[in-house]
Amino acid sequence: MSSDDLRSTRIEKADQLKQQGLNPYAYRWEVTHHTADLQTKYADLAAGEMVEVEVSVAGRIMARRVFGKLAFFTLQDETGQIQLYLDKKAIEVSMAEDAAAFDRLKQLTDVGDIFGARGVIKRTEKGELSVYVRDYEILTKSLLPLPDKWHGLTDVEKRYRQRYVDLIVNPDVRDTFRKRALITAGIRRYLNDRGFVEIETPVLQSEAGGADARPFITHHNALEMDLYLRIATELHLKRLVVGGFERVYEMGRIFRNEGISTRHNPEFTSIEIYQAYGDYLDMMTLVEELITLPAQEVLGTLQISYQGQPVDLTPPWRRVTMHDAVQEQTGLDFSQFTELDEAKTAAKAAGITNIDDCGSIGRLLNEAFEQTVEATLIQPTFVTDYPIEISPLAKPHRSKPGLVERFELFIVGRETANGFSELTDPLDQRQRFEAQAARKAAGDLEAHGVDEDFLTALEYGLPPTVGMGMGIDRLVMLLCDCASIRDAIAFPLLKPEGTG
RNA sequence: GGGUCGCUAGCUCAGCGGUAGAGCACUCGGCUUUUAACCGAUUGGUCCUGGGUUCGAAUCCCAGGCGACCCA
Repeated sequence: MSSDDLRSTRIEKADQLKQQGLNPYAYRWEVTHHTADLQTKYADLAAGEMVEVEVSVAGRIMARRVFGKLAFFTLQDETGQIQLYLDKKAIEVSMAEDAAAFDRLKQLTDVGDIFGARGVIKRTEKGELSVYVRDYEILTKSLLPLPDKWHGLTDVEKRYRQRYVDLIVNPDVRDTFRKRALITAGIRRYLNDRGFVEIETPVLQSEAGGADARPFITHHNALEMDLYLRIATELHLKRLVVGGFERVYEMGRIFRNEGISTRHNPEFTSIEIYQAYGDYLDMMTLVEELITLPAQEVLGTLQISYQGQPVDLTPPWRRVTMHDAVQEQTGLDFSQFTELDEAKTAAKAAGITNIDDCGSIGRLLNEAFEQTVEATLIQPTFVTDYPIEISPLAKPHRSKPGLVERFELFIVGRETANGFSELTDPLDQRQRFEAQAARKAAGDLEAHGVDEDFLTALEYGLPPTVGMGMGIDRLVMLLCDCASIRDAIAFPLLKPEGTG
């Protein structure tokens, strides 16, 4: 049967329900139990035993096995599944005023319908825990067939485009988003318990800043001006610290106008945290707890596996400077170099490529780091003390010239968090912004202009502060073993079908 | 941005130059212990789109769309 025929057959069934005086789109159903709770509570019930306790369940019919005078439905709710035992005699006794009650089950229900059932608990002779149904209602008539009950839905494109179908038939997907909610709730609880305040900052901004990324542009009609969607929450959260909030954070959506890949979605969720009177060493410890507490809570262990790779999240995590990490992999000690040409020659000899665009020893060091070190950092590792050129908002290192007090956390070879002692010197910050603006003027689409209001805020005085940003989607990927960021986002961005 | 692969029934897939196929789902009939229920019968197609080659294209060629993976 074609898709249209399948659909019209079901519309016809909905009409027949109406003719029987029933509403195929009901208003409510009193649910007393969820399937997982019943499965747990009656786990020890022996085959053939019945418990005279009335339960009422509701969910989607996932399978039907219909005989002449007996039917078994598999009912799925948010927590799991349970079998419905639908016996003609029992239903005819308890729904005596409704002569069509059993025939309706055979003729007018389909896999996919939302169904409410009341009855008692019985474990069948064959050992399947069931609700022995006394009365029922078809709550929502489904018009479209679900995917093959055995093979399910595997077409990845369809899974993302029609996530609701994916969620119905793939329990792992539901599990990921449930875990995601627990992880974000755990992070918020951890921070709230320690005096951090969550404050929401603007998504629409007249100048996008706080990161190197191209922004989305939108338009405000009444003001007749273009606005940018934020690429970071950093500059506004630091304004709040200037204003007197000593511990502040925001978990929210960020938008970056870049390509789509297994690790990039144009909109994603970040958390940024700012703590006054602390430095980057304090923040590394906080990050360890911020990740391991929810991980332990949600997964029950810190020994996890990502795409087959074992990862041990037990703190404390290794801390290594960028210089030392690069030296370990390449043998090159970048702190010895004083001339760029000398460093380039040595880097080239060590097999580093793409070095022509590196206009300073610091950028070259970063290039060498990305090429030789990043992929090797499988176990959680804080890389510290970054070149000042690639860290325009970070405070100069208190003892190492040319570096800043910054860390990045790497797990399974991926940058997972980024934090630094915040630059609090307004005049230094102005110079860094102006260097950015010069790059922007030279055509760098990821560079940004001078945020005068932010500089004004700094001139009123930002206390010594440490800040940190982390991608929530990537953390969920790690903890839920998702190969693609699309598996950690309920509705990832896809091109519309049939464009062009 | 480059490369490789994929797109055929509602779902999962086969077919790779000669009448468009299977399993499941659906429809009809039978069945009171099934759980991929079973037995029998039937039904179901823009073969991603558009060109081209050919007597003939789902199949070969070109262009495009969407997606997956890898690389940058």
